Amino acid sequence: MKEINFSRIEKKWQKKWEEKKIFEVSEKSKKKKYYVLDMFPYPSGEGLHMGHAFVFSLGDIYARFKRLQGFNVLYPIGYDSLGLPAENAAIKAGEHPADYTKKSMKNFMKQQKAMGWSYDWSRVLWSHDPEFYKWDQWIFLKMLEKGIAYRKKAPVNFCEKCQSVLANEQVIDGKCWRHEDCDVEVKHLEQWFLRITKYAEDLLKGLDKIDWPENAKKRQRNWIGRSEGTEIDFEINGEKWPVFTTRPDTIFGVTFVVVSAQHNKLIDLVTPEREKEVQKFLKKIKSVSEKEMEDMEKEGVFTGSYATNPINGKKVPVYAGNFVLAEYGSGMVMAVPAHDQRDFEFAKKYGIDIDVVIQPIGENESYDGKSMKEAFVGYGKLVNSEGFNGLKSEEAKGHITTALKIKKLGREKIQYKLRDWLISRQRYWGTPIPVVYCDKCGIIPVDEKALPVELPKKVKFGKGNPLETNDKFVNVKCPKCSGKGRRETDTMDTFANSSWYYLRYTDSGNKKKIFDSKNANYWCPIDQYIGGPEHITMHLIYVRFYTKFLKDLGLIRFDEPALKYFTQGIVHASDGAKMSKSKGNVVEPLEIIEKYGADTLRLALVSSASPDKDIIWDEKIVLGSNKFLKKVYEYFNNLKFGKVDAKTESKLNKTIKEVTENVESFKHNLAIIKIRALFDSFSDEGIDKKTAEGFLKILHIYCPFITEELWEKIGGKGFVSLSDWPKVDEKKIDEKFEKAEEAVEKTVSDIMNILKIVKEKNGKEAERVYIYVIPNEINRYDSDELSKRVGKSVGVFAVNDKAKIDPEGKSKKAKPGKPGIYVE
RNA sequence: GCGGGUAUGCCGGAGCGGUCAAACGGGACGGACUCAAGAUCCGUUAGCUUAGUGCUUACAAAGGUUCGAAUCCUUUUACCCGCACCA
Repeated sequence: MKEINFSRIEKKWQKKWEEKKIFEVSEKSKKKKYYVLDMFPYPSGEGLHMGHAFVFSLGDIYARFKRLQGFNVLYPIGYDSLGLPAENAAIKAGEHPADYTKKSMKNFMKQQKAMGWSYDWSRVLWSHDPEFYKWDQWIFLKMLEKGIAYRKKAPVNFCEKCQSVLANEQVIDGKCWRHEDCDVEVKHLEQWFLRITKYAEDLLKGLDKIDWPENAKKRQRNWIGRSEGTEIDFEINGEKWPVFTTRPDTIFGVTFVVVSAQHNKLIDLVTPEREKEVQKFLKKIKSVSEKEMEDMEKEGVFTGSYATNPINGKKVPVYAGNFVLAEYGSGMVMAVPAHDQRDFEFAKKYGIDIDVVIQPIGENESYDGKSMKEAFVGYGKLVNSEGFNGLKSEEAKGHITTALKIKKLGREKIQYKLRDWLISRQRYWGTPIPVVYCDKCGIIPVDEKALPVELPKKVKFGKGNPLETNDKFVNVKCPKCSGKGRRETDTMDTFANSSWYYLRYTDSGNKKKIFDSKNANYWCPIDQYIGGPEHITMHLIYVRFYTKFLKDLGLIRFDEPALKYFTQGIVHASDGAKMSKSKGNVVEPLEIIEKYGADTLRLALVSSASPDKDIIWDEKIVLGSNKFLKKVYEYFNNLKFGKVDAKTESKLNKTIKEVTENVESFKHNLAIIKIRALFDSFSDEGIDKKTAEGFLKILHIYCPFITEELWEKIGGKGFVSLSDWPKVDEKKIDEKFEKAEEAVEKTVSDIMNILKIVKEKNGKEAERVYIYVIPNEINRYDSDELSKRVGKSVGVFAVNDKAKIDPEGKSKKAKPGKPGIYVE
């Protein structure tokens, strides 16, 4: 077989598509819209990796599919070019992030075109463009106005390597999400936050109306972490201190109260005589990282104060403890050692009373605080709880809450695990936060008209935030009083950009507005979003939050960004580990393209397994795809149109039907098997034009280059890229052809079996084969084909053929669908 | 600790109550073609048995539901992933 010059074909069609701008779309189309989106990539200097090749191919396949189905498909691309990774990479390369990013993007574009992805390049955007991040700043100002953005001092996660604070979502196992070897430290700093918690309930409820994988929804629900409980006021030194509990039924068992060691009002609780002890304890805690904290034993120190239990007036000691989160609930808990394992351990350690107030129902055993080995955390019957004795836990919760409500010392409360989003980063390569600090006026937002606050190019990289090294940037007039002001030098978390970029695509050139609502409402929400599992609790929470906020602003009509979401698997290296440069196991898409062609790579990536599963890269997976495409090319290249035959028509229609369903549900592995089977059934005598076109169309979504080339070759009109998805003609699907085919297969295997047995018996091979077929099935069996399959000369006779050769009368064994066989 | 997932033949991987010794690809083996190699084509690839048949053992392990299980349920084991002192 002649080598096929894939590279020539690819370049040719890349150029044609680009020249004719065939993937550019407009809102004016009469077709129904469809918005397909892959998450926009961070343009790393290393170019595309296999994971990119995989996800974006999935997006492109789907976009092409919908386009052929007659939708007005928006399939845009952009670059998440702002952010820490770019800054760090640039510093390492000794370049300015702006230059570095520009180069990286160029490289990315080249490779993306090489992959054949059908983007509307006219809408391309990059987040380091001031015309883009201007709107980041604009949204921020709106959030400030609405009280969604705010500043507070809080214990925050700090990564030494990033030299910056991190969001809660960016801390993984106590480590920085970018630096697996860097423990995150807890620091107390004043920072900017976005009040995502205000949308906690909406974020939870919205999940019910979107078509996302159940797993993704569960993880988000888990992350939002709604729990219903009671907020109870404990009085300490004449002041009310609320605590949150999901177990108000255990309130009579409270023997102490613990306030978080990170609580900002902790000092108010400490009595003078305990101050030294408490300070010692705090110092000890401070020196441990968050990671170590997790493995640490529960520890605490008595503050010297006592809290009054509102239900019975009992006074209990107040401790400061390392196991209470300052950021959850009120940063303080009521401790019931008999019925909570952490409280139990703490009480044991410090010799605090353990009062049992719940006894299990239906068990002989009853608990006693002194002899307990661990806390009884289950539900049961109340004891030692005054008027509530005998109630079941479930009932008692309500009754006790009501009793507290009457005293105005308690109330029902819904608590979420979700924290407000910390967006300040002490780094250069991000969207500047548009505020100015003025000694007189305080925190003053930059005027909308003065946006964007541009990142100055001249900064010095080194220790600390590079932005502070540019005096012109830092020292500005106060927008309010025109006095001396100091500009905020923190920049925004990179996830701010990705939280609304999908909207900008709908009107990317707009210089006056963030986007035209008409355009956004036309294209959005995204019909099919595609991305990795790692984004479920970061980007996908944030983008939903921004969408809800922008809806509240009245800019858009919908409150969920993506109706459908597909999570693709991760591409692992051949050693099973993640592909990474340091491990030296990276395979670059470009290498494979050069060797086998882009179509081969695209086909291979989605046919090796179901795309929602992780795949282990192995060059072998490319081999089969490559062979197949060569055969296809060869076949069509030499194709002379033949006649339509009912069998092929049936097969074609059936294949189209099945492939359509498979593509719709991202089961490309199965779709491709069917496409291959269809091809295998094509006769050497050629196929008719309609069949040829149908085949090329369905293959096209996977292999756009070669199919364009062959489309042209067989005289197709225009581009296949802009043709139409073949319609299924159910009437043409006839199962009898399948049955006939199966019968032939069975006959072949029967013959092979007999040949084998005969060889074993006689010690030598038979030379000829005769089969005897029921007369009306005679057309199913072709002598030449059978001979080829079996590797022997096969004679085909009808059972009633007088001239048949049948020395052993085997023709009598023939049945419908099962010919008699004789070998000699 | 909580939550999610996965376990299939030499390998990757379909299958999700009967039509399953199990799609498809890769590998291996045998054959055709060739002077030869490659490519291509055909076949074989659990075991025994048999002129195209039948049987046995099989889908991590053990139980169960069912007329019937790779497929459903329970328990166990192993691996992967997410969350994690959330009161």
